[in-house]
Amino acid sequence: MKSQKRTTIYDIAKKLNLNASSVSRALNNSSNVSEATRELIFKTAKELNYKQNSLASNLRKGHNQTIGVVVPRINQNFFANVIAGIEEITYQKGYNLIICQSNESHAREVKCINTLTNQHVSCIIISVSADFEDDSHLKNIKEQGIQLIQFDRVADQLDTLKVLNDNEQASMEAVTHMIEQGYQRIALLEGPQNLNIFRQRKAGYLAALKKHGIALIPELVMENAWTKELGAEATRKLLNLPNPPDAIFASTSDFSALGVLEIATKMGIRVPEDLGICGYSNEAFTEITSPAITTIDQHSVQMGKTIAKLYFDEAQPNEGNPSANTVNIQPELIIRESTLRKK
Amino acid sequence: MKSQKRTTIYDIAKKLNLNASSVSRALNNSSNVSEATRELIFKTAKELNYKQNSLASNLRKGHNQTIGVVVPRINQNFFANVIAGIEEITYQKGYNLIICQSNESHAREVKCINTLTNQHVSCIIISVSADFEDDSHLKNIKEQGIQLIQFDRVADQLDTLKVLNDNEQASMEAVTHMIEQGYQRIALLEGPQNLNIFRQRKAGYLAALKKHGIALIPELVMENAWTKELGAEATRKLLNLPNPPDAIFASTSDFSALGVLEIATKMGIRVPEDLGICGYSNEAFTEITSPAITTIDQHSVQMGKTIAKLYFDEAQPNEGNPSANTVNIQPELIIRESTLRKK
DNA sequence: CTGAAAGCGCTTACAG
DNA sequence: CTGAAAGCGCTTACAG
Repeated sequence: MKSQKRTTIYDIAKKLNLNASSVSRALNNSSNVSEATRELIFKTAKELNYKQNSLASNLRKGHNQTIGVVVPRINQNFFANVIAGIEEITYQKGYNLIICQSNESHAREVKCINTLTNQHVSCIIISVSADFEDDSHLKNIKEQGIQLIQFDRVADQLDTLKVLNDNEQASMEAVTHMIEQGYQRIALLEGPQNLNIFRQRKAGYLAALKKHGIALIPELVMENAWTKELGAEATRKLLNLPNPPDAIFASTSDFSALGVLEIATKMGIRVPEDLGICGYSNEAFTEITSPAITTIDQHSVQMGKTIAKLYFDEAQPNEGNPSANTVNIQPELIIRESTLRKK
Repeated sequence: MKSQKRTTIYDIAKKLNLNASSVSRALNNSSNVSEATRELIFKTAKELNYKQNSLASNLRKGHNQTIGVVVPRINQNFFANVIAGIEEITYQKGYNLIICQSNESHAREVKCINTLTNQHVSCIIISVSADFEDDSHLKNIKEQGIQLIQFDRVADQLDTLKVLNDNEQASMEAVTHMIEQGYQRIALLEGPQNLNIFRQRKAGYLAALKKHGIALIPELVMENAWTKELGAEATRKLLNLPNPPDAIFASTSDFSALGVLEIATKMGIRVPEDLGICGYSNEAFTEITSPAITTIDQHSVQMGKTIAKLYFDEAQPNEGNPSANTVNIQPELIIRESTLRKK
């Protein structure tokens, strides 16, 4: 934790009997330096193992080539992939990424935002925590000259750039697919309704039912079933109903879908014959369960790239969209055995 | 990408007819400020929406509460978990994390290191890329006053703090377990031998054979089988040998173990009766394949925490260890059906 | 307890 | 093409 004297442009200047400004110009490849001195300066810089101090440089230039990212968890497939996508682009641009995890806690999210605004990052990219209630911590970010981009889980009311999956469309497709496979009583495992994504997925479910003239059966909608354990618990209740469902749309995640599959298997219920199952996110394991689970791919790496490109003005928000500051990433329904009743 | 005028301590000072130094002292909770002015300053700071400029503060203080992390890929379970663990600790300490991914490319890794040294981070945490050959880019980091901590995949020769899994011990346990289950011809899928971790895993395999007086059969050792596809390919070759193995230790990853399982299933070979399989890493899916796969848990989140604690002097390198700058994280053999031949 | 000044390491108009 | 000076926004000895 100790620090040490490092060579500065003054050290180079002194050694060459030059002024620091010339050294700076040379190292920044400004035009106003003679070839001879430029070479000398580079040579000496190398000799003295000079490294620019970005802190000083950024302070002077009045900007900070750094972007902050706040996610609920780094080690969750979806977020890890989005971050990887963002990094891919920002790296090319010479920008750095500061990563914070809110651990699904709003209080901690507020602190993360504070750290990042203190750092004077040029952009904050955020997906809000599960206990999201209030967007006031995001409100004066822009006034500080910091760009704000929300993705996936967003504060709807806030007028910022947003990159979203079309959750409603994807859910509608998934449920429609199940209806077309002949499932009649499709249950929904829903997530916390304070999060836009879970509201949208529910909306897609309702829209699909409506479109096909199927009445909603309230007892088939299970609240807060967004982990494997909660998914399993909800499933047990559902399958013990006098009139149980013949399919379950685990709109919260593939993990809850896995909970569904495990309970069904345990109870000797055949999938997909007696029970159809659809998850959400296309986690790696959905491909290798037996049967393999139908799910929705969110194109998360691409999503990350789009977010970063948006910042660098290399992607544009949707034109003609009701909310013109939004980019919709089209998710993809991945049909597998767990919903394929008709061969 | 535009920036805007932000309030500084001078704005606060001017408004209160104070000197900037008093404002700075107050905001930093230094003792030498009267309660009255302190309160005034905090109130005004809030009114003017003041945010400290960490760039200036760090430049002046001569340090940077930032730690850089370089990993091959962010969106790989093991690394995502290690990063999550690191972040957990650094967050508590008020440090920021700058994340870079080398994408398994040495050239890009060198660039990442340069960015981080320019940033004057106080510590660099790295796991080297797959095409690691040369550690010269890591050599003069310390001389710049930057702490260097290597983990998992490390440059052996370099005298730095290291946090490692005891790959050799874990592999030896795994192979020993297979031998005790009655497997006689145990094949090894090995990874690139320029990486320490794969050399160690192989060493563990060899040690276990030796300990039990089993001769090494060279044709059962398959090089470079470190993806699902390569694992599958190697398995096909192995199982088509005149004298095929009765077990396969996929020391490279659970993904290659999955490749093994898929080929075995396809060829109608029973696991674990005719073929034992052991993977490495305890990926989530190993629990839900059928049969579930025996594997090794690397305690990756804990590993991340240990790395960060090491930096903050809250963890100590092993005493009495041949290399006293190393912390060994004890991995854990997770025994599941895929190797349980004796019930 | 408060102020005035110097300096962290750079960049950038302004002269010449 | 090169130099001298000012300033980015802070912090911190040094006075008083």
